[in-house]
Amino acid sequence: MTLGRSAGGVRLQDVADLAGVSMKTVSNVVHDYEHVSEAMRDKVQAAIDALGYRPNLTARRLATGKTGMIALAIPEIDQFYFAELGRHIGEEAARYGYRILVEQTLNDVEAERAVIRDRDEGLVDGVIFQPARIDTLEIARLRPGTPLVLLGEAARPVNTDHVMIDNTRAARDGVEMLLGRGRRRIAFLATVHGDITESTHLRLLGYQEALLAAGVGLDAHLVLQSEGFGFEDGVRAISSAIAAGVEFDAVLCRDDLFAMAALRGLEIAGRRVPEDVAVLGWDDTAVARYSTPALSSVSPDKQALASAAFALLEDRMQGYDGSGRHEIVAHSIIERATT
Amino acid sequence: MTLGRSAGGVRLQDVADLAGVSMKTVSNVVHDYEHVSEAMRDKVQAAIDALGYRPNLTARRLATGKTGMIALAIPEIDQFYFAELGRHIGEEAARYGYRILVEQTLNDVEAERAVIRDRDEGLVDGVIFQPARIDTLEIARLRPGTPLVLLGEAARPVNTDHVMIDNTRAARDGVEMLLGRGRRRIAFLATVHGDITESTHLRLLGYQEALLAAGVGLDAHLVLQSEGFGFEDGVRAISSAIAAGVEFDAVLCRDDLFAMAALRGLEIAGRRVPEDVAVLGWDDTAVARYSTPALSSVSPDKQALASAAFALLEDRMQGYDGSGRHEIVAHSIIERATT
DNA sequence: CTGTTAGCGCGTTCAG
DNA sequence: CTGAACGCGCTAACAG
Repeated sequence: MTLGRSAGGVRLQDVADLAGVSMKTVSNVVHDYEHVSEAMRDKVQAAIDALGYRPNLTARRLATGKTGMIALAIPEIDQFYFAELGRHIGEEAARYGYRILVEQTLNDVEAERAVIRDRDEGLVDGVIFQPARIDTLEIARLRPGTPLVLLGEAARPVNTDHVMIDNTRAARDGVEMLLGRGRRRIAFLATVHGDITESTHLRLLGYQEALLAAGVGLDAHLVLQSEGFGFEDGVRAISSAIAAGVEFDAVLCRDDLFAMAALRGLEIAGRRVPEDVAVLGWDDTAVARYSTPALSSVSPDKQALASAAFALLEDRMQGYDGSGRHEIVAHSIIERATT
Repeated sequence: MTLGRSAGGVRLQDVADLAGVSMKTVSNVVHDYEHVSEAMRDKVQAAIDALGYRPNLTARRLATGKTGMIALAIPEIDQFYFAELGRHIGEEAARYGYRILVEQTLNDVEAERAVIRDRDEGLVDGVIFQPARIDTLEIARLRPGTPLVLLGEAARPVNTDHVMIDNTRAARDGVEMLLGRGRRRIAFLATVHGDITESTHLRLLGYQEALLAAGVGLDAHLVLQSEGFGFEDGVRAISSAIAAGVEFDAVLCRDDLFAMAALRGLEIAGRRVPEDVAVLGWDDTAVARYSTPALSSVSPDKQALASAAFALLEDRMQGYDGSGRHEIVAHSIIERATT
């Protein structure tokens, strides 16, 4: 078995032999080095074509120390938000000439630690990581290795770059929109049992700020509680609130999935959307457009998020080694049929 | 700049020096080689921990010829079906100890050709590829390099492995279910202008077979036409059929997206689902569960698909070099609220 | 049970 | 403008 040979099994040396030149010369034409005579270039190119030579990327990597790959570490690729983020990051990567290695952490602490560990194995040139379980402090404590950019809420300022939207502000904007439409009893769906991330809290905070600023009192009953992150959990949360007699005329949801759950729960309870209850989702994923009625949603600028993350990462890969930067990307409220 | 050194910058040799042993011994403990004395193992492990040694995977690759990565080439990671497939493939990969490199072809011919080309660069040990644009014949013509498994419909038997569901049979099953529920005027949403893949045709074929077998005549007007693959295209297709006075009491959709579009179009037209019209989606993606009413859908066993693909690939990576194998995975009809 | 050594394929000095 | 030689870090024969 010819270990280490790429599929073609053709090496630089083979091309050099056929063309009757040295490896360096072949390398020169492969890399479009300027100072190569026309005749030489043609001869070498002919040999390359004849043999179907493809440079072995692994060898090139070992020699250059650059892998041309960046890791995207996210909880689950099949969650709408992450899938869309993945798409944008992938496109951005293609633009910069990088490939994307997707690591699904599946909300597992060990898998998240492994992501950090991978940085030290020279597997990738950089990593874009949205942590869900491990503390940002733990990340900061680890030996600084390959460039890293964090996505989502950094619990506290850390010594690594990260990009996010202003969750509190976005929640406030969402609630203000709802208030502007005349809604007064706005529920929040939902705080999730065992949620250790910061984002729900930040959103809840913005929700409360907007209500207070508008002189609408807070009602603890309007902050719904969910046992988990799943669709069914969301449905149960809103259904039991309704069953318990909680009255509301709007629901701000922590993500589009819960918004879909709200739609379902309201349908079951015979409430009309948006006549009786307005529903505002979060993330503005594709499902918001496809749902009937089409879902209004708080929309983080995912494209901007992806390009900001990549720009930060690229900067570090180019050698920047300063302290952690903190980037906030824009959001907007997309109104569709549910508000 | 210390090119090629992994982030830690500590090499096998460094560990060996510190522990006062040879590289081979260090290598042995790194690989959990059995015949190493306890004392030696502890001493080496201590050195590894002290230095924070991490093996450089690129170097290992060059030496072994195995990259430990497989490429998943799909059109768009943010399409529900592919995102879910990605998740399963990723889990399967983790089980086998491989990492997944995601290549989005974005339905671009050149990007698809590049996927095939990458095989020859030793970038990955194998590729799982769902082509959307290039002909399977073109794939077959290319030099056989790294193991390849195709997903989806292979237009004709080719000399590479592939796994798919029986589209025709699944469509027949779907229509039979609808017939069993008393529906007689079943529409198909939709044939798409410019679609070069085989799958819609196969599904349409099954649809027709079931209708004929049941003695229900075919009506060309019931085969709807769409200008494109998008949600809006689907809505337009069904809306114009309704506007044109086409009568139907059920719709078999080519994917869940079109099923969502059908729900929207029917809502606009004031038709009730499922009372007036039953809707059957395809792919059974998450959106089917989240939609209200919850969508019935033809459900390919994605888990089985992923594991079959991986098994085939693994087999080839282990050296199998026979002719192309053709695997069919199960499907089922999941009934929810729209039928 | 442990040490030595020759590659893996390419990039890149440094001479010519 | 071209060629020879060494190194990237690790693996796996082959000795010992």
